Amino acid sequence: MKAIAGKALLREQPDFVRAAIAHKKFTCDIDAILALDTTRRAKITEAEQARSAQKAANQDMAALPKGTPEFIAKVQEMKAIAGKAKELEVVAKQADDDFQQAFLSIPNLADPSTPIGKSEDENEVAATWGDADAAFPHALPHFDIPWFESRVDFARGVKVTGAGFPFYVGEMSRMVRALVNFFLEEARLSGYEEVLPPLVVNEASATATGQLPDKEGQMYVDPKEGLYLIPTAEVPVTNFYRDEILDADQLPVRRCAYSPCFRREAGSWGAHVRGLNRLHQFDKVELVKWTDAESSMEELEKLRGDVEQLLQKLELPYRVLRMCTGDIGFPHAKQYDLEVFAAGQQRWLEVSSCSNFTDFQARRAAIRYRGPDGKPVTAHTLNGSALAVPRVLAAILENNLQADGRVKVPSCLQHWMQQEFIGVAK
RNA sequence: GGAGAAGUGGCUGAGUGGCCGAAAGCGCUUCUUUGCUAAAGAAGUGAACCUCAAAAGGGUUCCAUGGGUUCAAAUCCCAUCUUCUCCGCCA
Repeated sequence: MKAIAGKALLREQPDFVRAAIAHKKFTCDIDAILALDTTRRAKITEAEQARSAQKAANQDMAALPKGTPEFIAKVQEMKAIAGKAKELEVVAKQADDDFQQAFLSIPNLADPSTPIGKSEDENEVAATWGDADAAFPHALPHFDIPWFESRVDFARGVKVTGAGFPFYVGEMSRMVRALVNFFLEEARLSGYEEVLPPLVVNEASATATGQLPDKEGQMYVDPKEGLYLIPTAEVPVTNFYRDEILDADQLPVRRCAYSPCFRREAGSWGAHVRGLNRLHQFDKVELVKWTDAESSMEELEKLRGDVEQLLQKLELPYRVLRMCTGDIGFPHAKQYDLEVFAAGQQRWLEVSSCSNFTDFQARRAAIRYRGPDGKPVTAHTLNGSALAVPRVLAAILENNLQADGRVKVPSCLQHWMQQEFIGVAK
């Protein structure tokens, strides 16, 4: 079923595409796009024939001695031919642009292994780890811990920048750094090569990974330079190989990257997003993979396993959701969300999303590899958070709160923290 | 930020209006030959799109990007981007 993709799939199996899209939460008019494709092809053929005729006439032209009567007569004739060809080319270009733009509005199709469903209520729990029902006798919502605001200073963040840009102070700043180090080191040991990406990207990059044209409202923009603050390291890291053809034997490529992430999250502020639950700027380590067209689903499972390892070492109870067709994103074919249990808030907090985009991003980004016959084949891209710092930190604070009011530092972070507890004893 | 120079295929590098998708060399692939990984010879070797049931074949486009001049542009003009040199500034 996956043998054909992109334009060919649309042309040859429009009903299949239509049905597949109906399961996702996006709509697009397949018939209109097919009509644009038909027009586009007809116009291109017309224009190419005109140009071909012009080139043939041009050959004769080139053979004539300049300035002769024949030459001058020929110039007049050629003017008409060239004008006609140019006109047809303008039409063809327009038809092609119209189609390409419409084509970008088609979401990626869900993989058959993605459960069909309309909303988040139909996501499946693929796995759970740890005991969320265990007694956490001392747990509090992290924002209610008495010393919390002295170590994550929201008020000063508001003064200096605005809501959602806290200062992490002292040992909390070190906790962030410890988590980032832990995540990066684990990723390295799992075979991901570390990169430190640019934190701003251009329009082409944001388009390739799917942030544009849809979600520009979610990014901070510098309109003067046409640059965007990255909402995730996925954007610069995936674009690393944009417009390139890779060797098949270098796949899969696995990369990890730490970066701050900037999200405007316009309109989504309120009572449910207190404390570290949702911020405009946060730290995250991202895993990105480029694979061939055959092994991406297998690599997604490995990716998910790599992320699960982190939560297990942190000893945080979590669950893995297999997101249903109605809840996965526009560019996604398959997606797992990993949620940790925050015992103080008695809530599951999403700390990672592991996704297979199949060839969706790679097609936009023109990331390819040489197939067995030497021809370029569109690659597959995947990514997953490993992990988003603030919510992991929130869960650690809540779940590890001790009777004396301090928080126990997970043993896997000891190496970087060099202390067993943080916070102030009662 | 100011002043200059330059951007050609995987790389080096010819090409200043039509015979140039583009010489040559390198690299790569296949074949031939010599008793080893080396050398020599032969052929081949970019991408996108259109056409075609598919393959073959045919066609169009692409010489940083976008416009323009012209019957005709890698070649002329304009803008932008990038790189290099010098100056300024700065971690």
